[in-house]
Amino acid sequence: MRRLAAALDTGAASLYVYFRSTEQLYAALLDELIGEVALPSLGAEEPWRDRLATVMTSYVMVLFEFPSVARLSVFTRPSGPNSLRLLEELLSLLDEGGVESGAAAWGVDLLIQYATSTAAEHSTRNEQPGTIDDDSDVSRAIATVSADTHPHLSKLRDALVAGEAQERFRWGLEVILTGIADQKVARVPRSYLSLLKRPSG
Amino acid sequence: MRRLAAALDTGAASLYVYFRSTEQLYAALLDELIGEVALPSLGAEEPWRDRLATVMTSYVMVLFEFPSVARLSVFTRPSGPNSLRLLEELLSLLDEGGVESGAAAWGVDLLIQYATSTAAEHSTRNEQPGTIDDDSDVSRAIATVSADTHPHLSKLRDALVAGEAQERFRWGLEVILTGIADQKVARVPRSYLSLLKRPSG
DNA sequence: ACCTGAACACCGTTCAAGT
DNA sequence: ACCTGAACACCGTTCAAGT
Repeated sequence: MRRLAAALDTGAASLYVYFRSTEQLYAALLDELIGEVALPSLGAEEPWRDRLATVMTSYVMVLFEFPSVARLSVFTRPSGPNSLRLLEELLSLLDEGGVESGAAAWGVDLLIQYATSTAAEHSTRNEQPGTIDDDSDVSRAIATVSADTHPHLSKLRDALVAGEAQERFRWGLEVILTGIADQKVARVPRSYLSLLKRPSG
Repeated sequence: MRRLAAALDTGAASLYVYFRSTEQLYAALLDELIGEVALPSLGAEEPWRDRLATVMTSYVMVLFEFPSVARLSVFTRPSGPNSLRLLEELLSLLDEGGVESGAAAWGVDLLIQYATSTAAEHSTRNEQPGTIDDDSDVSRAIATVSADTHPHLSKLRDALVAGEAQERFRWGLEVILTGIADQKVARVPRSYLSLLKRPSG
């Protein structure tokens, strides 16, 4: 807030004339950034899945450029005009892919959550200087695990940390799209719902 | 930091004897919380998917109790003993479900990311008093959208905001499990990977 | 060796006072 | 009416000084 104000040659208090809080300022920034996301569906030659992947990838890349916005995007659902345009685009692509409308409605939410949390997670890794390198921490922990106590973890030692971030993002995207396209998951058996009831207190 | 120190009847500086930074303290707290997650696989009567759902649901619920830890869990991959036990458990359940080992290795990461970002997102909604109510913001934005400019969004108006948080979480879990179990997505066509290359600068 | 009071360098937000 | 300097109430972290 203070740094931004300084960059604009004014005091921090002046920003409160235009935004009620830091959170709202970031929400506005986020929507502005989403305006930069590539929406390639007009020149529609590639299959819908590829175009959807392009949109999602572009979203993550745009957030990468502004780590502080990326970090807050996990907590703030944007509702500005550019965000609505992105939602419309994703729904249109899922529709083109023959995804049932109920699954598409809940699916876009899942897709946005996936892109957003991916961007947030990686934003910390790169930019924050004092940050612990989680990756190497986790790798080390997995490497030293015993086959007796953790047989699966030990067996999949290498597979767990294999692949580039990009490749894994794309893989997760395929997982989600495959799941969304699957009709069976559109309904959840009633009996499972009770599992998620929050305990009082 | 200062509040925690006060609660322990000491100065904030004393905490730095045990933890190098706030982030490390939270990482330790997170692993401790993960120790509270229910791992029901020993009494194995229910199908593996249901038991996996129980573990995931328990994870989210445990994080709900400590919103500040939940908020940081998106950025910190825990590598403590309890986290490794949770990973082992999830891998064991996926194995029991016949999921190919490569898919399971990447799948657990996706599952943790899903649980974590869900907990983080909802943690802000409930606890932070000054926070904007995103849900109603988004609902209002969607409600006022024009059918001309946003046909899909307009058509799916109700479906987009339908359902309880619990139901949607469970649905997303089914989506991910279905996708992971699907063999086709285990390999990503090489050509798509170039899409995710980060631009220099 | 282990702990900590006090200081340092920051935050976001408010509000009375200025133009 | 619109803007802002200064103050308020916080942070995390460091380090010299204490036991």
